[in-house]
Amino acid sequence: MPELAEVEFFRKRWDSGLGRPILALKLHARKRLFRKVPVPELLRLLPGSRLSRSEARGKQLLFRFSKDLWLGIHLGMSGQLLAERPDFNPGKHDHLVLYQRDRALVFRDPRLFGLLRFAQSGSLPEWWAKLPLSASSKGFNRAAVRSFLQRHQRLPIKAALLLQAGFPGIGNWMADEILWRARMHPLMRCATLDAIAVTVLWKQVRWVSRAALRHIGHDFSDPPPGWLFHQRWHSAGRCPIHAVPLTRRTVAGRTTVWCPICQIQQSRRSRKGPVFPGKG
DNA sequence: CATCTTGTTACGTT
DNA sequence: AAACGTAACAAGAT
Repeated sequence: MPELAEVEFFRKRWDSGLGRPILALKLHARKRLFRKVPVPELLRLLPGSRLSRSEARGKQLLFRFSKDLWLGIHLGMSGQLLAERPDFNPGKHDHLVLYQRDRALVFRDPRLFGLLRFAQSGSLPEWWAKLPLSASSKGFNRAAVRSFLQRHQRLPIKAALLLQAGFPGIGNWMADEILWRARMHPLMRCATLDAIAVTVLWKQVRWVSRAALRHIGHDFSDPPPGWLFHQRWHSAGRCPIHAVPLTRRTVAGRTTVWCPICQIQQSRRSRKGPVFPGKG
């Protein structure tokens, strides 16, 4: 489930426990989620520490605790964070539970594609410090997009949008939403984007990211009507502008949906017409 | 029962 | 060396 906006929503759920100590914890240590975690240290150090801060970069989460402790969480395909009652009894898919006096902070992941990390360090852990800033952030600038696309000239633009090193936080549905608004065919090679197209793409990445944060990231509500989002899940989906059936095909190994009228394949196309502004 | 999936990574090839 | 395509990971939904 989680892309940047869902990740942000889950981060805020755990923020209900900020400033409060961890009294106890329960975990399923043998699951592959813990393959990068020094489990004995986690069990020894975390109880008694206080949750002090949290941060997201793309789809990655970092929770800081007192005693220089850091917990990193990647939610994978099916992970989520919950705040439950303090007497919460973990189920089969609840792999990590942090108990506080007034709540239990739960990490749940049925499909086990997530990943946990843990470190004790006076500065940011090295596995966090090297992560790029979110596509919604100010640090995500046009020059970075341009050079990233230049390094992936032969890749279809849809595949490039899914690479977290270049577009941190963008996932499958957001990539389709961005390409639809930028009026770009998902199979366009990165090399064929000219300077104007790079700017258009960059702006739509930022706009879709930030708009998704305002809706999904705020209260998990769907984006407003008019988004491709509402059409892409069902086979009868239609372009919100042209009402024509959407094209549906696997690109870069993922289901990809686009409008055969908005998103034309040739690189030489008129840019006179207004690019869909994305307001609303 | 077969096929699908809002994600990443290991691995082999170009 | 870097970029690229594909299989693999696991389990639930359709």
